[in-house]
Amino acid sequence: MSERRPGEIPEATVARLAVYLRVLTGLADDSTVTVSSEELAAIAGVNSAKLRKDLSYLGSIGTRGVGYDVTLLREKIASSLGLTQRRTCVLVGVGNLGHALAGYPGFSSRGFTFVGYFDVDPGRVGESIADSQISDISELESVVEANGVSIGVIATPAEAAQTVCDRLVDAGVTSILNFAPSVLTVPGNVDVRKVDLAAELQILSFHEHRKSRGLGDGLVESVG
Amino acid sequence: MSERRPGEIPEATVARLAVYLRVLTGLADDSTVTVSSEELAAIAGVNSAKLRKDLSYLGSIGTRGVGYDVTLLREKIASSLGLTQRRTCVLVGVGNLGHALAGYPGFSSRGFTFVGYFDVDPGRVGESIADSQISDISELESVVEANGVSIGVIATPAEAAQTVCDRLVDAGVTSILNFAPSVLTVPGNVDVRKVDLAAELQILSFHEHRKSRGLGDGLVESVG
DNA sequence: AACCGCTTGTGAACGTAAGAACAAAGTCGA
DNA sequence: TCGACTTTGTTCTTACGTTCACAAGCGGTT
Ligand SMILES: NC(=O)c1ccc[n+]([C@@H]2O[C@H](COP(=O)([O-])OP(=O)(O)OC[C@H]3O[C@@H](n4cnc5c(N)ncnc54)[C@H](O)[C@@H]3O)[C@@H](O)[C@H]2O)c1
Ligand SMILES: NC(=O)c1ccc[n+]([C@@H]2O[C@H](COP(=O)([O-])OP(=O)(O)OC[C@H]3O[C@@H](n4cnc5c(N)ncnc54)[C@H](O)[C@@H]3O)[C@@H](O)[C@H]2O)c1
Repeated sequence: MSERRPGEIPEATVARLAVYLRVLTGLADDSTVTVSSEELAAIAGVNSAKLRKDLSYLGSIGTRGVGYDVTLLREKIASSLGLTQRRTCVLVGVGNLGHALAGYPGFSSRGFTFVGYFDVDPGRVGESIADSQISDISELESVVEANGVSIGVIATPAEAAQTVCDRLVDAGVTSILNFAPSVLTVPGNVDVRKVDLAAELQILSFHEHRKSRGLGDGLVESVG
Repeated sequence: MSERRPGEIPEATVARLAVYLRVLTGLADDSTVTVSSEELAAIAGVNSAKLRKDLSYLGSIGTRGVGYDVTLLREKIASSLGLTQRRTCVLVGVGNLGHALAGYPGFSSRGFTFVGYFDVDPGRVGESIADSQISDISELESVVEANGVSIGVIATPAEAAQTVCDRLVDAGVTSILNFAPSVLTVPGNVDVRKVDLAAELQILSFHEHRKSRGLGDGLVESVG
């Protein structure tokens, strides 16, 4: 039934490809030449069958009886993720979190170039940040358009997030990473991913709750 | 076939409950008394059938013909997520990102109390942070044990993450939120959630790539 | 007290994802 | 050149998640 067009990679697989890529970079740094699905899966913390299936969407890359060529696999994954070209990004909202993001070298090393940092607070505009400085939000559109920016990162308070998002989208941004705890509405051609840290803690809280309830129901049952 | 024990809430649902809770808090602040699944779903950005099914795992909470009582629903969700008791947390690694996390008031307001901030850098130990100060990592175990800490947040470099994780687990922590780009190995009773920001950008990159390829394949096809 | 309109809760259909298992396809040594 | 051995790529099965569609249930109205 479920024929998948070649080149159509499942969403769950895409998320894992990023992990494999990071692991492979580590292996390449250790001068590892080939790696088996079993080894790679162990390091990446996934099932080896799942890993092989994930990689099979990229074509037949491995060598039976041997494994995968680390360099080749890395290139294949990078190319599937569209990382052969550097992507330009902007960051809007350079507060606590924005400063941490702006100072993080891991984005640049993985192919993302931040061409602008924007804030509405006049007290922050002009401040040096990374190898650049904070611009006034009014310059957002011109920078986005001049650089063909495709990814916008939002780290403003929740109240401002939708407005900022609308401006980014109008200026031509087609992917948004949102750190504000708010649901963004965008046109169909725009992708949004959210990072909701409080929700992460709440999910952990749920499991804590479940674990302690299980203890009460199961182990203390013997009291009756 | 797929009988689900009462009280067994699917993982995907748990993640959304946190979102509903946030939305409901906003509605409660606006003094909204009742809300229909349609309205709530629209605000939360999900399908209304999915929302109703999610809520149905918590029992029969709504009133047919009317909707859900905002206050009651909020309490039900909070209780399902184990948020009736405040949870104690520690943060390990107070660098760029750690500072942002420590200064964020949204965790406390949602029921999470940070009882310790730890770093290995002697230059940072003693520094004031939030309403507390940074402790030396050597004090980790005693603080965790004294406070019955259940959640540990790791914001150290990747190299240190597994070691820190092991120490947290040995001290009794059973949930970990990991910001370092590394795969953590833990015993079966410990839950780990990871936040991988570079991966988020790479996933967006994938979709950018796909969109531009689609443009080439589909719309420019008319050149032939 | 009977009806009507509205909204929930859920069964059934569909789609996506995970995992076990194994045939196919390669390497390497003799 | 052949055979033993290793590991991939894929098929099949089972589990999980989403969406549709509608009967059941409730409040308000006459
Ligand atoms: N700091 C954290 O660890 C953390 C954790 C979880 C979620 N968040 C969320 O991330 C977002 C940012 O958090 P933060 O701690 O950095 O907050 P912050 O208040 O320190 O920073 C917000 C920044 O956005 C700027 N800003 C406000 N409106 C703007 C606009 N319209 N255009 C451009 N800039 C604007 C402000 O001037 C400020 O500099 C918030 O939505 C917060 O809820 C932060
Ligand atoms: N800053 C970001 O925006 C960002 C984005 C994505 C991922 N990350 C990841 O989050 C982690 C932290 O990032 P950062 O930018 O804050 O780095 P950072 O170098 O600024 O901070 C790391 C802190 O951890 C401390 N540390 C090191 N080893 C430790 C140990 N064994 N025990 C306790 N503390 C220790 C260091 O002293 C330092 O203060 C890194 O793994 C990074 O890859 C950060």
